[in-house]
Amino acid sequence: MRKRVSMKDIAKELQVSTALVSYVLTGRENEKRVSIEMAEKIRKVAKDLNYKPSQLARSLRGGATMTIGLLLADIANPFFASLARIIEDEAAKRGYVVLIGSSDESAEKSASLLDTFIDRQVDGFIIVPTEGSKEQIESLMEKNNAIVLLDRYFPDLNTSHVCLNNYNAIAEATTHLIQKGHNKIVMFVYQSSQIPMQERVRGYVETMKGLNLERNIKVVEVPYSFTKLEKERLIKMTLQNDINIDAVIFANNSLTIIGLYAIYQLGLKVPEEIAIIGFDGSEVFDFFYAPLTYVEQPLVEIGIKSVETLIGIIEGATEIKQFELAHTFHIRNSS
Amino acid sequence: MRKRVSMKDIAKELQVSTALVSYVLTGRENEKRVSIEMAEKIRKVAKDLNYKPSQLARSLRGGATMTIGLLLADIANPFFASLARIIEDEAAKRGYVVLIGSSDESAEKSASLLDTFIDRQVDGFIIVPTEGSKEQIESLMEKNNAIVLLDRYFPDLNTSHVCLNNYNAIAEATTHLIQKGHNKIVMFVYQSSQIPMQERVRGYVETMKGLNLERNIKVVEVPYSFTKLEKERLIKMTLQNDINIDAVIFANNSLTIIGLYAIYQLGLKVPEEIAIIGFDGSEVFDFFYAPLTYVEQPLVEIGIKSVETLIGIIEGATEIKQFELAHTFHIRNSS
DNA sequence: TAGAGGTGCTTAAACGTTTAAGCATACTTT
DNA sequence: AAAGTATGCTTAAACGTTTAAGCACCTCTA
Repeated sequence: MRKRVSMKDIAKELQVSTALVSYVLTGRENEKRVSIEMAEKIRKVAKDLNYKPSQLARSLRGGATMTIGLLLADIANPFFASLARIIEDEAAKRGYVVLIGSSDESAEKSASLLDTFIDRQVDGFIIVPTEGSKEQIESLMEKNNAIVLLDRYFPDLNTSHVCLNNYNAIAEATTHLIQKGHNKIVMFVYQSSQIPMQERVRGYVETMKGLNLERNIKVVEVPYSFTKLEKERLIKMTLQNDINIDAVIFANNSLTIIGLYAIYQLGLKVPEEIAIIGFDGSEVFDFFYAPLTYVEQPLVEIGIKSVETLIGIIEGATEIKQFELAHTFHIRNSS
Repeated sequence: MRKRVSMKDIAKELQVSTALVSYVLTGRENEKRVSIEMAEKIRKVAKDLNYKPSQLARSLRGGATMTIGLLLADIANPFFASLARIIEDEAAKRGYVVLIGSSDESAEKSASLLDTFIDRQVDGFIIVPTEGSKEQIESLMEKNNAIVLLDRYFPDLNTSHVCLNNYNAIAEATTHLIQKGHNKIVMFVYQSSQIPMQERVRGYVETMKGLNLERNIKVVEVPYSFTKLEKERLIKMTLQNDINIDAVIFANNSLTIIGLYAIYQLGLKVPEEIAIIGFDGSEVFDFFYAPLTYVEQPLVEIGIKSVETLIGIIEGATEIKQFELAHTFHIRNSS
C-alpha cells in the first residue's frame, strides 16, 4: 500500500501548519478565521493529493469511532439479516458503521463478542440479549455505555429497548383462532425466561382464560439446544399424542418453519384438521400447501427506532426510551 | 464513559516506562529481556486495573486495523447472509473483525461503500463485485490493496477469487433434465455480463448443443432492475406463450423463488407438465408442492477459502489464487 | 584490567488527527 | 498616541500504542 496522504503532506506543500489544514478540511474556516484564499488553496491541494482523513487518528484523538456494535442471535437467520440490513442502512445515513456479531443464543459467545466490540471502542451497542447475558449488559451500563436492547429486554434493567408488543400480537392471534371455532389450541415456544417469550405466552394464556378456555391451555416448551430434528420430533409427537388439538400457534419464526415440516410430514389437512398461525413471515409461508396466517413484526420501524434511539444516547440523551411496536396480522388460508 | 485505562496508567503505578509495559503485554518479555519479577508485576497491575489495549492506537501506530471489508449484494438475501456468517466466524478465529456493506448491485453504492471501507482503513476486501464496478476494483488494486473477489470476477482482472464452477453446475443440471426426457428446456438468467451468469448460460448452451438440441435453446434474460412482480410476470408470460416448454432452469436463487411463485400461479403440474431446477437451496424448495431439484453451492468452503486467501494476501502472499469450487446436485421431485 | 557481552531498563519519536493557547500584524477607536 | 480589537496564522500537546536506539551496570574472559 502506498503511503497515506496526511494533513502534514498538505501542510508541507503549502508551507503552513497542520492546524490550518484541519480547520479548513473540517469546515470550520470561518469560525477559525482562515482567509478565503488560503482555504481555497488547502482544499485544492487536498483534492489534488486525493487526501482522505484517517478515521483512526480522528477516533483516537476525539474519542468517537462512529461505529456501532450490533449483537444478534444469528445473522444467517432471515429475521435478523433483514434487521441488520435496515440497521446498517440507517446507521450509514448518519455516518456510522456497524460491526455485527452472532451470539447463537450463547452467553459465552455474547460475552466474547461484546469484548471485541469494547476493544474496537464502538460508540454504542444494539443488542439482542441472550439468556444469561444480563450481567454483561449491566457491566456495560456501569461503564456508561450507550445501549439499546432489541427484540428482548430485562424488566429489571433500566435500559432503552425496541421490541414488538408481543402480548397484543399473540392475543390477537389467539382470539382469531377461537373466533374461527378452534378451541383446543396449543402453543409452541422456546424454553426461555426472556420477556418476549413470556409475553407471547401470556397473550395466549390470558386470552384463553378470558374466553373460558382455561382447561384447554397447552404450552409446549421446546429447548433451544435441541437440534432441528429433535425439535421437529417433539412437535410431531405432541400433535400425534393429543388428537384433539385443532390449532397451533408457533411463537417465533424458526419454530414455525420447523413446525411446518412436522405438519407436512404428518399429512394433516390445514386448516380442516389443524389451523396454523406462524410468526415473522417467510417465503415458506407462501408456499406451504395452505398459505400461512401469521404475525408480522414491523422490521423497518424496529430497525430505524433502535438506531435513532442509540445515536440519541451517544449524542447525550439520557432519557430511557422503551418502544413496544405494533404487529400486523395477516389472515390467510391456514386458519 | 469512564476514562480508559492506558499503558501509561500501568507504567505510572509501577514507576516504569510504557515501553516496558508494552513489551510485557504483547508477550515479548523474553525477546526484550524484561525481568521475570517485573513482567509479573506488570501483568498483575494490568489485570487489577482491567486494562484493555486500544485497537485504535495500535492500528494507528502499526498500520493494521485487523478489519476486513465485506461487500455483498444484499445481506438480507439468505445466500449472502449465510456466507457473511461463515466469513465472520472464520475471520474472528483469526482476530479479524468484518465490516459489511450491501451494494444492491448498484455500482454507485458499491463505490460509496468501498470508500467507507477505505476511510476505515480495512486491511483487505472481500468483494462480490457488481456490474460496472470493475474500475473501482482496479483502482483498489493499483493502491496495492488486498482483495479477494467472491462469487464473481472479471476475467481480464488479475485478482484472486473464489466462486462456484458455474459451467459444471449447470451442465450437470441440463444433462440431468435431458436424460429425464425433457428437451424443450428454457433457462432464466439475470441480464448480466458477469462471468457467473455467462458461465451458467454456457453450461446450458454447450450441453444442449452437445446433445443436438441447439434449436431448442432458449435463454430468457430478466433485468435485475425489474420489480419482483415484473420478474414474475415475465416468467409467467414466457411459460404461457410457449406451451412446448417442458423444463426450466433458474440460474440463481432469487429467480428460482420468483419462478416458483409464477409456476404455482399457473397451476402447472411438476414435473409432469414442467420440470424445475433451482439454485442455491432454500426452505421454500422443500415446501413447494414438488420438492425442488437444485444446485447447491459449497457455502462453507467458499467462505473459508475467501477468508484464508485474503488473510494470506494481507500477510504478504503475492500469488494469485483462483478457486472454482464444485457444486452438489440434489435430485428430488421436481425433475 | 581492558574489552566484550549480557541484562534490564529508559528515551523519544512516530502514527494522523484536533484544539486550546498564543503571537504578530494591521486596523479602529477614543 | 495609547489602547482595543480583528485578522490570520503557528505552536505544541494530546489521544494510546510500538519500537529503534541507547544507557547504565554487571559479569565474564583472556
